[in-house]
Amino acid sequence: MSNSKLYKGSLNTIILKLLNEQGKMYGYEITQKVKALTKGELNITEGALYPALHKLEAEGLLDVEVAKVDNRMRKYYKLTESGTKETINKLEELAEYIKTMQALVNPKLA
Amino acid sequence: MSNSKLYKGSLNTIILKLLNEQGKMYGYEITQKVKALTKGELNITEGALYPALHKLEAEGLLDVEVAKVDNRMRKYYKLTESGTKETINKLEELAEYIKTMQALVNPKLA
DNA sequence: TTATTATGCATAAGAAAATTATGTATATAT
DNA sequence: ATATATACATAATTTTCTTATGCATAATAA
Repeated sequence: MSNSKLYKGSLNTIILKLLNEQGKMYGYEITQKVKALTKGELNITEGALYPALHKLEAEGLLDVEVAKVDNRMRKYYKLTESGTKETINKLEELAEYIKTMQALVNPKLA
Repeated sequence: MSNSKLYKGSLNTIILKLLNEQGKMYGYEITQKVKALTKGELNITEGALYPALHKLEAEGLLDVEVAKVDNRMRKYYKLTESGTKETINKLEELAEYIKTMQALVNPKLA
């Protein structure tokens, strides 16, 4: 994912936010989108992504729709209603995390 | 540590930065300092902290000094030279992480 | 034309980092 | 006397990730 361990725990937030923004996406598309948006800094591995998608689906945050394009399978994911709510939560948590870490790391500005 | 999973992977950064700032600290003191600086938002658990301190020491990033105050043991930790270098790295990684996540979450501002 | 790269899914074994639950011990406040 | 605060430690378990596979089709390069 990255040499930095800080990304641990961020994958669900990234997935949910992208789906919230893009409407629906399939797994491989998510990896490419993340690579592009971060200019190569962040590479989501398949071993992390697919289990995460399955878990979010099992939790009822995502819906799946299978499609066949150019004779290849794609599984499109989109947010459920509770997935949309959870996206809001995750983004708030991210903002809070950043604020808290800045308070720890740069106490004069906090 | 927090209801948010985002803090996973941030503990070493927090420890190193506090020691860099405070000179030397003991474990319990670190938990209290973090609680105070984050206004209760972040509570470092002992099960996470002590193994982390031992690992940083084993890696040569921290030096230990045992003291007895009021008949109670304290283990003061301070940065070694390579610990100071690693602190710089960790802080750069944190800045990079925040930048990258903002690019993902708020692409218009990135 | 054959090998590699890209696209697209999936899972299993192992490592890393945390949580949760204990355990020991002293000091202080109720 | 009991609970809370101070101060350390570790073990079992869980979560999340990496690394290594595996299958399959399409496109490109040698």
